[in-house]
Amino acid sequence: MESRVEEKLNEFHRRCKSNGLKITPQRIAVYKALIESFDHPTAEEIFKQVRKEMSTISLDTVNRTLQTLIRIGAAFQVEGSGQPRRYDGGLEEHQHFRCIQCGAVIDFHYEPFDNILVPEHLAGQFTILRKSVYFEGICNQCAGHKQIIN
Amino acid sequence: MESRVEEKLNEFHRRCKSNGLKITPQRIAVYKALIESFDHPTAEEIFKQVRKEMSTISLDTVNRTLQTLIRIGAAFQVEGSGQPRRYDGGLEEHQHFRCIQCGAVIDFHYEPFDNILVPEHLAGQFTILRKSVYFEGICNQCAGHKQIIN
DNA sequence: CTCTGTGCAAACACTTTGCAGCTAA
DNA sequence: TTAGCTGCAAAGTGTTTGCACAGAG
Repeated sequence: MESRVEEKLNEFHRRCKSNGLKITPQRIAVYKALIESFDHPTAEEIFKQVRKEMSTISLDTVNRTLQTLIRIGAAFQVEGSGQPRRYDGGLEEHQHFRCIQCGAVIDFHYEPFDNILVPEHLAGQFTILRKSVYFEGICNQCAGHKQIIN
Repeated sequence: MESRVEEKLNEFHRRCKSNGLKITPQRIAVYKALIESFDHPTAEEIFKQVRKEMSTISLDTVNRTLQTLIRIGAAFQVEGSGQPRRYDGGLEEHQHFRCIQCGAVIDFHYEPFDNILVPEHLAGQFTILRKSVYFEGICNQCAGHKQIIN
């Protein structure tokens, strides 16, 4: 339980080294705050958390560190958050693919995704208004000639 | 093909009336631009589009109109867009539920969702880096206060 | 010692708000 | 006529950038 975090921190240490990044107290603190938070914090929330222990840290550093963590694969960004709002005329049943490079959201439709079942244990906890399958990746325009099939 | 838009506009007309909203040229123009756009435009993109025909419209009106459309159910907001960025330490395989009222993102895990298949026709079009099931709704904390009626 | 990382402040992007005049009903 | 809508401008929130100093390696 406690060792889980230890383990993660060690892995993080290795990951920084292999990416040529320095291990700074700020980076460790931000990473620790992130993996210890039970929900999905904003930069502001992490900033407040870290500042309890390290009163001199700045919000910019938190923002920059989070970007760095994403770049080395130590953190992820929750789907679509932090992008300008995008709208949907609701013409047809469909799902969304978002290009993480240009930000475009492109529809696709795959019938089996139209009726996703809500797991029973969630039905009691939340009022679910919308269920969707959401893919992220690189669109062909951005990919240029490179084509990677996953 | 052309009548599809006509039909939608009529329905929109009805929907405005039944919600006690006035039918203004701006509203029609914004709605039309939205349903005619093939991807998922931002307010700015709709603004540019509408301005070609109606040079006096303001970006605020577009923003406000889009909110109105959402309120009466004539448009939707693409999952999670327009929220401050949220981060994820990537500890375990999981899916996300987002409360549209307080913005919290809460994890849940339902094994059948762990390995969603990418439909074949997409594999050629995009490089898919992330596949997820995403639910939106009202969390229990927020449910106490208000209830959204559609 | 060197060069990356940090803190600060200013700039930037997107959205929201207050207000006065305009217009659909 | 009049409540609701629009355009404008200013303010608010979240993120990014430029720079000089500090600290990890």
